[in-house]
Amino acid sequence: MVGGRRGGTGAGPAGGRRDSARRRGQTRAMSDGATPWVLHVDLDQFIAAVEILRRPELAGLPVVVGGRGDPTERAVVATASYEARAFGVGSGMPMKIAVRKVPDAVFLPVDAPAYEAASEQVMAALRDLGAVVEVLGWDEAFLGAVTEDPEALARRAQEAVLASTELHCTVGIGDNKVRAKIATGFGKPRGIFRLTAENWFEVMGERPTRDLWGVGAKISRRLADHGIGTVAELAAAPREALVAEFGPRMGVWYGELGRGIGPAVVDDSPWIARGHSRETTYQHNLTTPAEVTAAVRELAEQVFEDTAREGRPVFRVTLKVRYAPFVTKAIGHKLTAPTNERDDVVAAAVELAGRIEAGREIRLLGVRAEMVMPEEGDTAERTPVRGRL
DNA sequence: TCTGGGGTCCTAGGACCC
DNA sequence: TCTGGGGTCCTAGGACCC
Repeated sequence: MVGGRRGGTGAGPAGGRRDSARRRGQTRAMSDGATPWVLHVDLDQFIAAVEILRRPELAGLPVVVGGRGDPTERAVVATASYEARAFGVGSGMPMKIAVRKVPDAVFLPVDAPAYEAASEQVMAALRDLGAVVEVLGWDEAFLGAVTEDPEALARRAQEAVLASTELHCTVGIGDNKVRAKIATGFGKPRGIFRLTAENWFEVMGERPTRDLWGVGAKISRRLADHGIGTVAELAAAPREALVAEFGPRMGVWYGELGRGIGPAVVDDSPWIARGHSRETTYQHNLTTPAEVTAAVRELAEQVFEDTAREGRPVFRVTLKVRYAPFVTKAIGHKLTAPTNERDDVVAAAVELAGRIEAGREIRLLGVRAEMVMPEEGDTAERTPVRGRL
């Protein structure tokens, strides 16, 4: 319902698309001395802001959006307003915890269509600026532009978004995507911040590796086990040590991240989904095989609808099972042949369900279908906006 | 303190082939 | 009866992001 990201720019070295033939955009050679810049535009408390726009009486109140709006249910916070954040509520936090922290908050259900509509307006306003726009999600985009005054462009972006949607945003300016994205955090809210090779170590050097885009809790812990706690220490770490610990791609990538190095090409080509999935966390755990089969069948039918809309055949089906309390397993297989048939997709999922451990409490089921990628040269026009927080 | 839903990419290890 | 080296494909699982 909520979420989804496009591209892997933040989570891997591939930068989302390895399909270099699709890369275009801000690659023109410049002769007049102007420099190519990457701007990262990030809406401030986007979901909460959209809700407050249509209910002005909520302005200034702690607002928490998540799940079906019932803080007693199994769900997490999608976005909290700044007033709620002051009490320690943040994205990803269980709603049950949020309500304990701010019992008086206004709890609202997630309304994805409303955020999608607002997002489209935001992106349209950004495209009107004339820069290359790469959409990252509902509330985020990279802008690529050659200019002598990136701050002026950033201000124009903020003004355009505000004029079109009444929403405020922060802009990070960088000499690549990694630095632009991280810069945004220093500009919040409503500000502008520039992060380049020049001030990278001054700004980031002493900060924990966790502050890097693409380093999460697990990786930062593994780095710490090697005596690498800060960004500067990561930058100085021997490449071989990182490769030995994280593999040839991720190891190299983390080293570059420490130095603030990353892709700088902003790409506005249409997004092509690799697959679709549906998952549900059950308010009461499933126990019997009949319940499980029925649930898998329902999810598989929804996933089939999603892939059928894309028009490309499914070649792999994967089941995700979360056993209580919180252990996740994946079960999957490649189909004997790619298929466009609902019955094939559903049957594959139901067959996989037979491999779920019997007699265990199941709190979540997910079905994912991966689709055959289009041939080179296909023009699969589709909205590049994927759901996300 | 209890942990959603939608995505992407990478790695380890087994199976299989030459 | 003990067992190579290299390659590819596949599944399972991990990590990250919004």
